[in-house]
Amino acid sequence: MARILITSAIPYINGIKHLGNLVGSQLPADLYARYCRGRGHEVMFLCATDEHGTPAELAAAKAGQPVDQFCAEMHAVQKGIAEGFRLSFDHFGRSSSQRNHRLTQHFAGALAANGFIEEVSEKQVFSVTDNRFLPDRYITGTCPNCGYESARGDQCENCTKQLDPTDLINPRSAISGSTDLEVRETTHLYLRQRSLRDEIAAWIDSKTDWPVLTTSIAKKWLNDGDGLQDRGITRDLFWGVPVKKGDQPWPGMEGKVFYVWFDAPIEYIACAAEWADAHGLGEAAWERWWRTDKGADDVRYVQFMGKDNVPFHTLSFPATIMGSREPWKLVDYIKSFNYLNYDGGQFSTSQGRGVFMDQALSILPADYWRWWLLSHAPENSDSEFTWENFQTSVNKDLADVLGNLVSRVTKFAKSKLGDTVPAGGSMGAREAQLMADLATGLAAYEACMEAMEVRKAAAELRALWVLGNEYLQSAAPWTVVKTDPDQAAAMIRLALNLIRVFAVLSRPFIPDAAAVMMAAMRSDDWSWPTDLAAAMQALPAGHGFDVPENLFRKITDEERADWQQRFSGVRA
RNA sequence: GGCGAGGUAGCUCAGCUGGUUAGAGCACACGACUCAUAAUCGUGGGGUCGAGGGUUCGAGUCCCUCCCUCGCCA
Repeated sequence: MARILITSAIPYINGIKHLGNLVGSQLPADLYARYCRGRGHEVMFLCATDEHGTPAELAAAKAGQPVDQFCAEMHAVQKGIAEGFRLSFDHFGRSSSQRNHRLTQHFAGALAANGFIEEVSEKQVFSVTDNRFLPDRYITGTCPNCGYESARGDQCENCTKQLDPTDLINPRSAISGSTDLEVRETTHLYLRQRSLRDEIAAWIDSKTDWPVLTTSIAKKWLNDGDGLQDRGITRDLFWGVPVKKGDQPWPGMEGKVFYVWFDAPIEYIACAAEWADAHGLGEAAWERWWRTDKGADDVRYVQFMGKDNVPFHTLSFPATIMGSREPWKLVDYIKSFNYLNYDGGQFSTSQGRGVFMDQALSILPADYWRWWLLSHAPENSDSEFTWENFQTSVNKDLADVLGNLVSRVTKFAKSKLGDTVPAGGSMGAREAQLMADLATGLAAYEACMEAMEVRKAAAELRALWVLGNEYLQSAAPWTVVKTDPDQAAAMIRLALNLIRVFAVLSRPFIPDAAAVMMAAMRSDDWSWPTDLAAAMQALPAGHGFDVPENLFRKITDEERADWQQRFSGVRA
């Protein structure tokens, strides 16, 4: 039994995420967490909301709420949706927690003590009307290069030229539209990543088993141009973790907060502390997951994220941990994902294009989405969601192959052989062949899950379900029962046991349907079928069972057409 | 522009360090079965592996050039 720490990239607070976000981090992380638990490992699966930064402030202002109240409400909303998707977090924390405040300040203090923090004075645009410094992208004006009138301060979207806010002609605040801007001097802290470059590079080089998507992005940032750059880790904002050096004031940094990208990954750690607090446990309970000097030596730490998050997880956060010179757990494996596109284009939060998590659940139960998303996870390249594909996958894989298998077995058993697992008959060559095929398929499934090969794991699982149908088709108990009821009983006994085993194996992908299958077999034995022969006899003759409602319904052509229409446009 | 990923059957995708007639699921055709959600099982048709060169006894798999798509550029 191993100990496995799993984190999913933490979703930003300012809205409900779409299916592309879900499949890129939280969902595969949940799949892996559930699988590891199923195998009997000790798992700590953490996620949280990422709550700081300008977008949160602006979203709160737009909603007419104080930012802390806005974040609290949105956190509750996201938590509810996560539960709706059956994401089995051990704790769903908040980056705005006091735990994270203290830990972020602690890391900054440690980094400063080790000489990895530099104070840099720089000029930034200040909006008098808004009474705040403006991030580059919140300043708009006319592009000096192409004349585009809505160019952002960091880059012109029209001609793609990278800009400095002071380059803009007629600059104005994107927040208020005010042109009452001035350039002011301000001091910020920089994390001296350049000093840690070689250390990080050596660490990355040692990770030869990581997905190429992960290492290629990391190496690009390490080696491109002038190499890894120092990074500003503070901002002139109101909403965030106040800058402190440990628990001491930081002279000259009054009124400033840490940059969201500095405190967000630290929340992975703080979240474990929040978990301990929520369960009335002491420091040791969470430190054994995170401190290698306090028990985390044997922990395997796996992170899940979309490719856009890779630089922060391979460089910035490790730099924070390494630079602290404290024995915090570094990530062992980073599973990264490409993007899921929507019906010929991108999912778009701003344009409301595609299906959002709350909408998805309002249409169909979580299992339908979980199955499609995981079996089409964008692992090797970007992949695409289409309603036609969704419809055929759900109908074929879930309703026809698995759902119908459960239905045909239980209904036949009940009508021809009684209300309990039937007795009599014996195992023959066909049954032995089935057991051999199941053992082979199970090994393949496990190998894919261990390797976090999500798509392939889904295909292997489906192949196992198919074995059940193949067996029934060739055994044909509906024919045998007419001449040799005992032999038909043996076949059905095997098939009913197969349903329970499938419940165990399928649970990481489709937890709700798995629960229905298990309940129908009147069992609560979720132990992994390491001993397959024994597992296939877990339900003895005479054991009661129920005929469940159909596990999955089919998506009709009318529904598909309706949804296709409904989600193509702009979300209200 | 630089960098990265990718272009394989109608669709979604597998194809590791180069090696027998290029695979899976769906879709399609035919057949079997009738327990089951008009479900299941079997068989089959279908691809000049983006284009063009090259290395090799042999390349989807390595090298070069070009075309196209997508992403990133703090």
